[in-house]
Amino acid sequence: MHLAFLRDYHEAQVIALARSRPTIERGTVAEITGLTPQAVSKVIARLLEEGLIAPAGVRRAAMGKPAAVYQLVPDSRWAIGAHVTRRALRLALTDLAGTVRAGATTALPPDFTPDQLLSELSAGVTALLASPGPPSRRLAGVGIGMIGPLDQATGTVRDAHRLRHWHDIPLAALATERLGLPVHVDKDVTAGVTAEAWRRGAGFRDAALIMVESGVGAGLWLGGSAHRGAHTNAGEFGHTVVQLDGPPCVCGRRGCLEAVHDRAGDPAAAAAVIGVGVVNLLQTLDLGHIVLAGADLLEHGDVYRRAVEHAVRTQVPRADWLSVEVTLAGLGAGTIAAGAAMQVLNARYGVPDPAGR
Amino acid sequence: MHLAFLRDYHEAQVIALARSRPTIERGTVAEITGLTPQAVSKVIARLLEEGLIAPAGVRRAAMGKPAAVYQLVPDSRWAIGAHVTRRALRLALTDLAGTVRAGATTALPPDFTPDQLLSELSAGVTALLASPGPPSRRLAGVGIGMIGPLDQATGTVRDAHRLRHWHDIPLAALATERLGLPVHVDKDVTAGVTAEAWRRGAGFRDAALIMVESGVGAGLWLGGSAHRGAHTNAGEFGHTVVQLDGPPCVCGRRGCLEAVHDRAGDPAAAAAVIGVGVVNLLQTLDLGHIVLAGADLLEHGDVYRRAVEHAVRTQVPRADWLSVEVTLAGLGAGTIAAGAAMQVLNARYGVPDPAGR
DNA sequence: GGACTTTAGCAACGCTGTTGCGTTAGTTGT
DNA sequence: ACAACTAACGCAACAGCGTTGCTAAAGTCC
Repeated sequence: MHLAFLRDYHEAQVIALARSRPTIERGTVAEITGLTPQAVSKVIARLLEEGLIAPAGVRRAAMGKPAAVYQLVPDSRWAIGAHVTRRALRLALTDLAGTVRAGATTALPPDFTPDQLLSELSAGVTALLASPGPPSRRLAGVGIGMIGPLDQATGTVRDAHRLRHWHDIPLAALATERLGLPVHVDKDVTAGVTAEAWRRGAGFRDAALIMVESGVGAGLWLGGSAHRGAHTNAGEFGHTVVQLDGPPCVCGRRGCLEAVHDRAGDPAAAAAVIGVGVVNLLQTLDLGHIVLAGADLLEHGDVYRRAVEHAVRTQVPRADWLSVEVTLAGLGAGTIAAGAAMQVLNARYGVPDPAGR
Repeated sequence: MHLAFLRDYHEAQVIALARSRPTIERGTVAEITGLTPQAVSKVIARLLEEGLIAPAGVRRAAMGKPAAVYQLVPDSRWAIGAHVTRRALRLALTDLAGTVRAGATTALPPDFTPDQLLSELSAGVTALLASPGPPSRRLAGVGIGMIGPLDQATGTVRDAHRLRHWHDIPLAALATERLGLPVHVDKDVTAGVTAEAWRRGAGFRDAALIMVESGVGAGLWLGGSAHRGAHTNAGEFGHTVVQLDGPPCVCGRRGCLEAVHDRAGDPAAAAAVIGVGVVNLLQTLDLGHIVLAGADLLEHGDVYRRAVEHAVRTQVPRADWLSVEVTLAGLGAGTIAAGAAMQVLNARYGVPDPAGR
C-alpha cells in the first residue's frame, strides 16, 4: 500500500517545519504544506503519539479561539555519527534537532585495517551510549562519513585514498553486524553537507560544502537532496583542472585545483585558488549556499571565507542577482561526524523521495 | 486531495516504461514498479481510457493464460518545441514517444525584438498545426528553449546574451497569451538534455549535454530530473576557469573554458579543451552520460566525440569503474527544439516530483 | 450578555492501492 | 476427449489517506 508514502511525506514535512522554526501550529503548517487544516490535525496527532513533537501552549491572536502551538522534542530521537580520517575517528551524538549533544575523538593507528576501525567504532559507540543520556531505544542508527571512493548504494568502500587495507570492504554490512544497529555509510563530504542541510531547513536547496583536509572535495546538495552521481563518486572537486599544463597532481593530471592550492605560498593565496574553484561551481550549478569546512581550511577560516566571498563578488557575472551565501561550517571540525549522524535521521525522518533517493 | 499525486505518479511510471520498451504487460510493470498486479490493471485501464496506450496482442508463455500486451500510442499526444538562437527560430513537432514528426526553421532579424519573435513563433506554430497531422486537441503545449540568463520559474528572460531588446521579458506569459496554449520556457541547454532524457528512459539519470554554439554551455540532468539551480541559471559551463591567467573572456574573467576553446587553432585542439571541461564535470558530478550537441560542435561531431572519449579514458582516474557513455546528440541540430517540446510532455506525462520539480 | 471571530474536532465521504477469491484461457498428461 | 494444472485476469470488499460539511469550543468586542 503506497498510501504510506503520502503519510510519511507529510509527517516529514511537518517535522522539517518544526526543525526550522521555534514552534509550529495547525494554520501555518496547512498554509505552507498545502494540506487542509483537518489533515494537519491528523498528522500532528500522529506525531504527538510518536513523541516527536509536544504541545507548547497556545498563541492568542487579537480575536478568536487561541491556536494550539507545538514544538519539536529534540530528545525524542538520536543518532550517532562517525567521521573517519586517516589518523582519527571522530564521533558525535546528535539529537533530532541536529544539535551535537556529546562527542569523542580517538586516534587510529597508521594504515588502520577495517577490523581496527570497527573495534574503535564499537567501543566509541558503546561509550557514548553509556553516558547518561539517550535510551538506546530512541537511537535511529549510526552514520559513517568515510574517505572515498566508495559505493554508497551498497555501503562498500572501493579503495579509500591512501589507505592500504581498504579495497572492496563492505563497511556498512560489517558495521551493522558489529554494532547491531542500522548503519549508513557515505562519503565524508556528503555527510558534511547533510549536516548543514538538516540544520538549515527548506531554504537550503542548492549548495556545496567545500572541504579542505588533506585533499579538496565538495559535498553537493542539489534540489533539496544529496547529489551522489551515477557511481556515488561525485564531489572530487579537488581534481578539476583550473590550470592547463599546471603543476602535476597526485592523480596524474596537471593543474588540478588541489595541486595548485597546495602549492600556493600562503593561506591567502591558497584561499584565492579555492575561490576560483567555487566560482566555477557556481557557474556550473548555480548554488545558493557555499559552506566551507575541513580541518586545514578552518585553521584559517576567516581568510578562506573572505577570499571566497571576494571571488564570488568580483568574478561571478550578475552577482547582484545570483545571490550566494558563503559561510563557515556551523559545527566546525565536528561537521562531518554530526552530518553522518544526521544522514541517519534524514533517512528516517527527512522528507522522502518517491524513488527512494 | 493528494491521492491524485499517487495516481499521476504511477501512471507516469507506466508511461515511462511504455516509452522505453516496445511493449509492456501487467506482470512486468508490477515487478518493476512494486505495485500489485491488480493496481497495475487499474492504471492500465485508465491509460487505455485516455488513449495513451493500446492493446498489442498477447504473449503466449509455455503455460497458463496468455498475458495481455500493450504499447504506447505515440500519436495520442503531441507537443511543439521552439529553439531560439540569435539568428533563427527552429520548430519541432514531436509525438509522445519523442519522435520528431515535423519541423521548420525560419530566420530571425538581427537583434530581433520580443514581438518579432512572437510573430514568427505564432506563424510557425499555426503552420505546423495546419499540416495534416495532429488534431490540436491532443497538443499538450509549446516549449521554448531560449538563450539565457532567464528565470525559468516565472518564464522571464532576464537579459539574453547579446540580444539588446531582451531585458526582463515575461516570455512565457506573452507566448501563452499569443498562442492560447500552455507554454514552457527554459534555457536551451536544459531543453536539450531533456530531449535525451525523454528518449532514453530510466537509465539516463545523471548526465550533461554539452552545447557548443556561439558559446559553450551544459544542460544538466541529475538524479533523474533537470538541474536548474538556485536562480535557474545553472549550466554556464563555458565560463568556468580552466587556465588561471589565461586569455581574457567576454565575461571579464581570464582563462574561461569558452575563451580557451575559441582560441584553439583547429577543431581537434578545441575539442581537447572541451574534453578537459567534461572531465572536470565528471569529477565533480560523477555523470553516467555525456551528450555532445550544438551547431558548432556537430560540424566536427566525430572529432569532438573522439576527443572527449579520449579525455574520459585517459584523464579520469578509475575509468574502468566510472563508466561514462559519450554520444553525439541523437537528434542532431534539432535536439534543442525537440527537447523544448519534450519538456512540455515531461511536465504533463513525466514522472512527477512531489515538490513540483 | 450577545454577536462575532478563529480554532478544533467528529463523522461521512471519495479515491487510492490491497486483499481474497473465483474465472478465464491456455498447456500438459492420460 | 477430458481432467489436472498453470498463469493471468478481474470483481468485490476493504484499509487508509486527505477532504468536506458541520458543530462545538474559546476567546474578543461592543
